[in-house]
Amino acid sequence: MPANRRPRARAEKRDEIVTAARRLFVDDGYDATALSKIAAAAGVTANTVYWYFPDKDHLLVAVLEELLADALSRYEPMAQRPLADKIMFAVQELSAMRNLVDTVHARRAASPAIDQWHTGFHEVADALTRSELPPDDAEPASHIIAFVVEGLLTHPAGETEQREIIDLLVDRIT
Amino acid sequence: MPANRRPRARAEKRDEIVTAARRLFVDDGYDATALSKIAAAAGVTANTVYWYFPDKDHLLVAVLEELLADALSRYEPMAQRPLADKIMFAVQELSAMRNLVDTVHARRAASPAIDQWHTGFHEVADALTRSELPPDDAEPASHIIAFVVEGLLTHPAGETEQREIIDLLVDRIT
DNA sequence: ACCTGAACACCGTTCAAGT
DNA sequence: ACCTGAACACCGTTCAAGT
Repeated sequence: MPANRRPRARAEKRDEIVTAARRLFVDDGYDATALSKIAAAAGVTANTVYWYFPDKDHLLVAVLEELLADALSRYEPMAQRPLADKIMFAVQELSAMRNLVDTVHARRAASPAIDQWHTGFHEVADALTRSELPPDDAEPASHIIAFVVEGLLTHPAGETEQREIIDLLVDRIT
Repeated sequence: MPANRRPRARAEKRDEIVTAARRLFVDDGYDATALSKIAAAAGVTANTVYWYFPDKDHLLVAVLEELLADALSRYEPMAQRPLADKIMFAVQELSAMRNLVDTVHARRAASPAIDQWHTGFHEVADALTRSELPPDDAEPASHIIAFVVEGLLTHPAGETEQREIIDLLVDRIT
């Protein structure tokens, strides 16, 4: 029996696991989601997950990649809007990751895979803001924007308060 | 035998546990520190800790209170310096909490005690910055400062890069 | 009041065994 | 190649028992 008889089936099963993990991670958070729950939701046993992912952290990375890709795919219409709208959009779009931001930071030291995703994420974020910033301050300014976006994700505020913060930030920083 | 024969001894034992927990939490992080390690460092068994604290989260709160009190006690000489110096000082002083910032955010949903400490912390931080800010923007501006401080704690940068970010922030926001 | 040994329920992960 | 049942080492927490 050949090794790769149904490569399609493997990808599909993997997707089912990622989809289940995504829903549970986003809704309940990483720590509160036991691998056995994810496995049950995907119709397998807990240890089967290890045939598709080396560990729970790599499964989180797969989920983060999906979430980020989804957010970016919806970003295009924003390309022409002012920076404040882009940041507002980013905060709303990334709010699905809200429960996971702290987990990513917390597990960075323990998991090279998560550390790597985190670095890549900030590179993408940096690239998106930097082009809109005065070249002289682009470096520190882009960091400030990233910190505020993360802060707004971690400390959910009302819509108007959020706008106030972003408007002030963009007004002063650009 | 009276119930409170040696109230002093109880406080001392409690302190030993907090001191051990503080060192381990700061050095290794909350998740990586098993209660049994703390207990061993304090010369007791793991379950004995539960006679002094209702759970691991409350022990973390006790540690956070110590760290914050220490930082504030060193803050006085800063009172007359410019805002940028104060923020720089805050980041350096709170860097002992670096490993715990994400834990506090992550466990806020699960632990009312941690949530409460977190709220109090931001009230203190807000009060310290707000007086230095133009009253019109004080609310959003103080949030931006808090977000940048947290961002610098979570994403350690070089000393000069850090200064660049803080200087730009203070220059623009005040 | 204070502390312990033993147990409980749960976790991520490993492994030998099946197909 | 893919999946499982059973086990492992570990965790926070509880509890009956000692002093």
